[in-house]
Amino acid sequence: MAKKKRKVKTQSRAKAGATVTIRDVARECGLSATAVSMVLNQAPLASYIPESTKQRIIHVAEGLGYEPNPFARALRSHRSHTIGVMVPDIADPYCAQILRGIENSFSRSSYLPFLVDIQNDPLRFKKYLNVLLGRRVEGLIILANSLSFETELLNVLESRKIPSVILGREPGTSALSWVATDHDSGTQQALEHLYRLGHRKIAFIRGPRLIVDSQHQWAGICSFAAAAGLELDPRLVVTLTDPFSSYEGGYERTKELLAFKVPFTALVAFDDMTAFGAIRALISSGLRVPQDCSVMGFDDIPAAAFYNPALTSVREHMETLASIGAEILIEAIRAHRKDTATSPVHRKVTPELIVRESTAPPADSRPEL
Amino acid sequence: MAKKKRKVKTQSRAKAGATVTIRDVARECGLSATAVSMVLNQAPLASYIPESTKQRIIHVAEGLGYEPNPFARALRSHRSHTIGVMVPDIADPYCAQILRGIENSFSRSSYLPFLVDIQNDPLRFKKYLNVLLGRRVEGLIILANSLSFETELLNVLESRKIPSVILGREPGTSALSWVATDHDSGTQQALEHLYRLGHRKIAFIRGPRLIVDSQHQWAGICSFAAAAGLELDPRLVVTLTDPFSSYEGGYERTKELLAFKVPFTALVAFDDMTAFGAIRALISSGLRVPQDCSVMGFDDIPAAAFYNPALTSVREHMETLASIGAEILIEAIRAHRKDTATSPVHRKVTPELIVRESTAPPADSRPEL
DNA sequence: TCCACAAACGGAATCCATTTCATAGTGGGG
DNA sequence: CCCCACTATGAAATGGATTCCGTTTGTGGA
Repeated sequence: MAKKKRKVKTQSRAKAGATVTIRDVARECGLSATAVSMVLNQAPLASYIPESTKQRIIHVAEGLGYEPNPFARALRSHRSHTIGVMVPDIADPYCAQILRGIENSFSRSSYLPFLVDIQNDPLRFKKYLNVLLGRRVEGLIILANSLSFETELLNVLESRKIPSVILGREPGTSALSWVATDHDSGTQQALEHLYRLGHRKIAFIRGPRLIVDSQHQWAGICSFAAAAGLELDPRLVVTLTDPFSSYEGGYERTKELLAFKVPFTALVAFDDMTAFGAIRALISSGLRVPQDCSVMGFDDIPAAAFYNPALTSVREHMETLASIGAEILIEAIRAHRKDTATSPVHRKVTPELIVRESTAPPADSRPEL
Repeated sequence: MAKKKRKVKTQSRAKAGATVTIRDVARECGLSATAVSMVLNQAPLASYIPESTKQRIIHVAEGLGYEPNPFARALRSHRSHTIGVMVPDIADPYCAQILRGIENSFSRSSYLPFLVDIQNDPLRFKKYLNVLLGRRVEGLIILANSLSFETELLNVLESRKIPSVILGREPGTSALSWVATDHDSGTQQALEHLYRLGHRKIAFIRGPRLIVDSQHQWAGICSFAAAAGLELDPRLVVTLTDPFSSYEGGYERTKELLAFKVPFTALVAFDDMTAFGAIRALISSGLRVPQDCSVMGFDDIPAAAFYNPALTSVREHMETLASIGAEILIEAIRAHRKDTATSPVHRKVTPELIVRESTAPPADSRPEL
């Protein structure tokens, strides 16, 4: 009789073409939903269920094309299997690489990220933070760049106790976890490269003051200069103002530098876009890169490799950054679920110098050996 | 008495610090969960509820910080308020712009997209399609480029009857909706620009044969040439082979063109990256762009604007593409929920010629007026 | 006075998987 | 022979909102 009933139900299901539930699987197996659930989720109790039964369940589930309803699951288990990823600007190549890293890290686990593009707008940040929390994400990865959401961000995240990681920047005072590039090291490598090529008169385009990075970078420059006995001519140091137009900024500042008539054989730009602008200015003034002036960028955005000339730059290992961040987040989520108190984790990733064509020994000197 | 009870319950809730449910709101209002649900969702039946009551409910809900549990909601209503977006390569600037368009379109509606990066890998496509369907997305936006997931894609999507839109490319035989750039028009505009500048000897780097676009482009070129009486010298036409290294390809092909010694005053590249490669080859052969040879790209990727020289290109309006796609999808989802049969929608968006510095009249002629 | 009908709500089923608690059988040690 | 520790499973509660059917109350018309 049980058999007959099962048959009937199965048929009616099939005819409806409707979704197959865990109960359908259970019925087809002649077992309870409990057993099916436990086996399919490899719950601890499933160890008591004989292998043959397990196989049968799995087989039937596949046969019926059973796909657990994520909402029912989330509702009961309080796990959304979802995380939130916030990026300041999706069009920024800087972001794109990180996203790839995140994707790859989470594709193995069962999490799927909700990606939101803040578009460098603090209002959107606030709005989407609420959207993501409303969607019950289990954790948050926040990609930082120039923006200063600092205080607000810190408060909301900390008070709500959402596991989260900041990527790319150290958020000042915060008690949150973060992973960032070790800009000091990058700067050191860059300067050392130019120094070894024989450059002594080096111009600098500093980043906008608002951006924390640019301060780190400058500190790194100063400390290397002091250690190596390199003299920094203040007339060869200019500063970007607008954080959102580094290409134009690089062009303008370089024109200014040239107008000063203080000679220099190399130029260190705040980032690759600035370097592109600088190269453009140099060339339009009749100078050749790198023969007359070497140019050095930072970030190694994809365009750097195929620029004309190909740009020497310092590569931040975004994907590494991202995977470390992902790991930290997963761990934080785990701890959070077990109600374990955890202290924030901080990591720095060392960048790598990529030498291309925009740097060469200065025309009037031989490189040291 | 009812009053007392309410008070007690409220307190106990508050102490628990737990999530506040619709029943808490109902209790606090002295109403049923039904009423609260209807008002908060602006359900049709809510029209029978007096304005004052509605306001009270809304007020109480806000006061308690009530946030509906999306899983309970989705479970009952069979609506996930979620869509899936698949992009072939998130690092591709082409994609980034579309994403922004999608974001903006959906930020007003209550949908939140799951974004997945296919990384140009058919296996990932299949995998993530299943992941997204497993997450019960209500619709799918698929950004196409070179890949040929054609058959498989078509089958799965059609058979499962998931509302979906293909963006960027017309998927051959399919009965699915799509929105694409009108490449014919773009090609026409580009050629007309060069023709009007006075160019008659024009070289072409065609795209890889596999890519559908490149065929459209070539067809557009031929038809314009025929109409304008422009002669196409077959010795000035080369073809890319590898679809994944257009920069290198552009460089190589251009070197070949130069080696033929057949003179030309302008070069039309398949896309911007190819154009970058071509420019590099021209310059390294001692030619100046645009004085000795004009170069024309397609796509107007962001780098085109700050390349050296800034590249004349044809801009596809990605954001427009995306918002049209989003609209179509939302409509399709609505129809799907009401079980209305709908026929696929197809749209073409006209691109725009962006004249920059890489094109100029040929040295030996005057432009027509 | 009674009824029909609209307005204003409420009860309970439902969605589906997870989880807690319970039960029944079985083999082994004391 | 009894009790315990497993083994193998099931029933029912749970999670939180939605939705299908009502039920109650008030009002105007016959």
